[in-house]
Amino acid sequence: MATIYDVAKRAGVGIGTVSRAINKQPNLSEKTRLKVEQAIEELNYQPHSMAQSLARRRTNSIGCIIPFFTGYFFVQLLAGIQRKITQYENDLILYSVDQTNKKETFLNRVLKERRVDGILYISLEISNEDAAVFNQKGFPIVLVDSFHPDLDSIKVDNVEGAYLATKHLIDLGYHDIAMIDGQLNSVPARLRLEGYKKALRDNGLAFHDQHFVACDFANEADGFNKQSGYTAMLQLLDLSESRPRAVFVSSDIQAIGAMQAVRERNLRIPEDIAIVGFDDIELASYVGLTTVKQPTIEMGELAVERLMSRIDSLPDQGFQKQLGTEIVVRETCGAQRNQHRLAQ
Amino acid sequence: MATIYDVAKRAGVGIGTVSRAINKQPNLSEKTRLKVEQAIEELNYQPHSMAQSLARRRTNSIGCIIPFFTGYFFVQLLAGIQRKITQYENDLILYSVDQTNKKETFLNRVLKERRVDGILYISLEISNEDAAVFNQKGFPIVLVDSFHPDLDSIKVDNVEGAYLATKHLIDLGYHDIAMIDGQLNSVPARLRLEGYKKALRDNGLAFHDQHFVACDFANEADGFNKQSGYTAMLQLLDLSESRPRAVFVSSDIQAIGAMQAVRERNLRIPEDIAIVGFDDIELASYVGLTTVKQPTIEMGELAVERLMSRIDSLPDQGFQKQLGTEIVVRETCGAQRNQHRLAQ
DNA sequence: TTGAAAGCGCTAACAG
DNA sequence: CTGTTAGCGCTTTCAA
Repeated sequence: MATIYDVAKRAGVGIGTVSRAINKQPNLSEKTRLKVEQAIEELNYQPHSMAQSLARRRTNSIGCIIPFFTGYFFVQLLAGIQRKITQYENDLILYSVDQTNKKETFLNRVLKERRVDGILYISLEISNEDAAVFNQKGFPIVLVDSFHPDLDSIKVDNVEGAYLATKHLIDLGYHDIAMIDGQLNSVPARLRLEGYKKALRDNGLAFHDQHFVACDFANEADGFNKQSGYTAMLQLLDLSESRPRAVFVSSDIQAIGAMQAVRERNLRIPEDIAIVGFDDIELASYVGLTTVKQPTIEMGELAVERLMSRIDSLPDQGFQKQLGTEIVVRETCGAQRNQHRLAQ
Repeated sequence: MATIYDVAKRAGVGIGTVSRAINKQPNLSEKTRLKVEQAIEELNYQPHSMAQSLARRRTNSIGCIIPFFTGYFFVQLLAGIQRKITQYENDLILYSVDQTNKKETFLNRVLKERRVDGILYISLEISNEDAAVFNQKGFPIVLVDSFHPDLDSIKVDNVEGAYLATKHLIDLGYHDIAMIDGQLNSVPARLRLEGYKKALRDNGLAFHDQHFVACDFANEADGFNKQSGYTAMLQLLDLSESRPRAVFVSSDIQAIGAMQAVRERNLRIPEDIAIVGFDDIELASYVGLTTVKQPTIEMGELAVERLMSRIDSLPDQGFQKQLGTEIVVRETCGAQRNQHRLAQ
């Protein structure tokens, strides 16, 4: 495989000149540039990325630490991230963690092995200690769908989103509205709970413990999955007499599991029980799920842009963006009962 | 940041010794090993991966070239791949291509920049020229859900799967069975068409041009998506008189779009039109779609295993694995009409 | 066993 | 403008 020396020899110049040509530096006569380019062409030469990385102290790749992504939300996020990273001609290295402890491993590895120039930290909570380490080392990181006061972050306004969802149900006339949430150790889960409670409070409705179920069932990851939603809904349905007439579910995928539970109990949506989800994944439109839309792809793209500017310039100032949400009304909330037959 | 020199100095040994300790080489006295390990500990040292890569000529990361993955099939595949790669303590670099031409770019980059030790080439067709290049350079590659006679590959038996699906419909008594396929320039699409035709032929049924629609509508990627399925089904439904009573759809996600079209025309599934999909993505069970199951996760894992063994040992012999499929009978085919009310 | 030295292939000062 | 040289941080002979 041709090296920079081969090119230099063939072009009859020094390796420094070749390097300059490769990196499109300005101080090079047109003539030599041409010579070098031709030699490169003839030798079918391509710089060795690892050697470049070592010399430049730049890997040109960014790491993405993400919860084990079986979730559709992550797929969309990754789509946005991927696209943007490609635009920057960088590589995307995926680290998906399944258990909380492994997260630490990745962090450490990424930080000390210097495999990446920066990291996108997705939907995962970061400890104060870790945050401090990043800050102190000045290692570029941006949190996505997560938050820490000392780090860059971009996320949706979860409180607002949950508020919107709950309020929508309230406006529709429901007053016994339950909530199915993800695991409470997840940031978005806590925030959505907050929004839910706030909406209840603002409208003179009481929060009932039995009408709130956090999906922290054993070995079901972060609770944001179909199975958890199913289990949680069953639990709500088992309340029988005091069963809620509406429920705000903290993610679409859980909502879909929940809908399945409702159907199995031979109840109708929304007649017997109305449902509003969160995320607006592609699936939601198919099943007619009313939900809160987050600009997922855009979020991924923005995150990459921010990370990139942090990587090649000094950290200027904090960046903590919060994107707006909007409610997408479909059939499961009972708002358009007569417009479409429901998927049941 | 501590380097190997710092460690050596602190431990009072040469850098070669430190290197040996790091790499757990056998010829080292227990005493010095301990000394070195302690120094490493004290300095919180971690070898620089890029430097290692350069010296070792090994990146410890594998590249994954994948069609722009908005598809659920890819998510599952990636899940398997990711898991296995982590087990090998390697990194996964994701290259997702959207247009055919960009695929070439990635191939070239990967091959010549030597960013990865091997590549997983997913659901994409590879030209004879490219295949020859890989073979000649001995660059490790395994095709997943794709095939080339000269390269390692692992995929499902698409012909068999399509055959199974079609045969199932035939056994149910349907004789005018249409097919909705992906874009014909995709390998699986062509294979599935073959299986479909074979099943018809074997059962004395004729193939009708008008009952076959390949999703090569403008700007809809590879056709394996919901929108394409929707459009295709509409086309079939517009046949009115000669409308088929059953259709085999070449992917679940298309099938879901197709089902939507059927519902919008106020027709029932399976009473008016039966549907069988392909893939068995998670979604399929939710909508009650009868489909052909491929062992997606397993496929990803096997692919990584094979790639790894190709990377650290010489190419022994060809590896062209074909995994079996099975049909998962749910409601859309009309086989269990009375078991469950249909999602309609 | 272990240390020293020679790369791995490139970038980036530093002269000229 | 351009060639030379000294690293980047490690692995790996080669001697000792």
